[in-house]
Amino acid sequence: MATKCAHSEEGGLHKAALARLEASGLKLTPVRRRILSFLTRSHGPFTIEEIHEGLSGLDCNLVTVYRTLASLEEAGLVRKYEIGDRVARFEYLCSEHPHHHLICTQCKKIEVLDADILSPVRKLARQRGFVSLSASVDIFGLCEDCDA
Amino acid sequence: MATKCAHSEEGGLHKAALARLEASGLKLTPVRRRILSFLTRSHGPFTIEEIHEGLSGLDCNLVTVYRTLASLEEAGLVRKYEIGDRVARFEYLCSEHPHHHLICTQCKKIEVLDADILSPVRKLARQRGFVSLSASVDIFGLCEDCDA
DNA sequence: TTACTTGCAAATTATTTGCACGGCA
DNA sequence: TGCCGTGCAAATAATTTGCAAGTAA
Repeated sequence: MATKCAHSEEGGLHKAALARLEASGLKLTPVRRRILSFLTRSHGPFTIEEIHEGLSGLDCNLVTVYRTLASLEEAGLVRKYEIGDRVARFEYLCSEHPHHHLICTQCKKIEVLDADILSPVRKLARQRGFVSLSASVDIFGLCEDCDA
Repeated sequence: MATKCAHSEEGGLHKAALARLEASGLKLTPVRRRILSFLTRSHGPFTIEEIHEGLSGLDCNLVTVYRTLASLEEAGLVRKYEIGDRVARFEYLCSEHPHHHLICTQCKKIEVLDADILSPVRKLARQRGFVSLSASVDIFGLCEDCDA
């Protein structure tokens, strides 16, 4: 289910993330290191809970995960999604990897769809005066398992 | 800010909505009548709070609005969105009116973008085994006012 | 050192649920 | 009449905040 970023090998992605973190003025703490490592290693949106559990070995308060993700989002390293169940999900932003999401409305599984169909819409948006655009295409439906 | 459905005049849209409501087995109560009237009159996603306030004159409990919207969603007359601020928004579903959303990340204003760029992605999704698809394209950015 | 981070506990906020009453079919 | 819809109060659950202690630069 986890999808790698096709354009960098994992370690490189993590190193780049740390560099971006430092460049944004945030301190390099163990928690941030581990969270970024988790997010760059396993691509795809994860809940706070999942990220927290993914920090194997590192004992870290749940609140800290919330705050860390908020900082990372503000720094532009991470993107927040809400897919309709009131639980926020976060994904590492890798500009070289345009993709969309295929969301099962029943089991909440999220698959990544490698495609970029947004260029025309971005253009329309700019014509309407919108700037600093980031966009998401989310396809909701039932996955094969849940449809059975 | 409110955008009309280009394919029906307002009264007709409301009548069609009532017919759909009845067809789904739900009773025609004053609250549901008014909520559907509000949603078909002013197109675009609204929060529960906004819908509640939009029921001018009709005294109705907030919880009832929650439950009504839940019923309407289940009946397929209404679609629920979450745009990242943990507040659900609802929009009347009019199948003849494919469109997307332009969301200002600062003031949360939502503009409607008449366009349909989803056909190719729907096809990809079906190839992956997803069925009962519904999709949304959301463009996040700063609107002209907030960018100033 | 010094401001930024973190942990813990408590507060907040949107949303949901239980139960009793009232109204549509 | 009988089930569905509604109001009211209380419960949930995710997320946020205050404050004191710890740590990276």
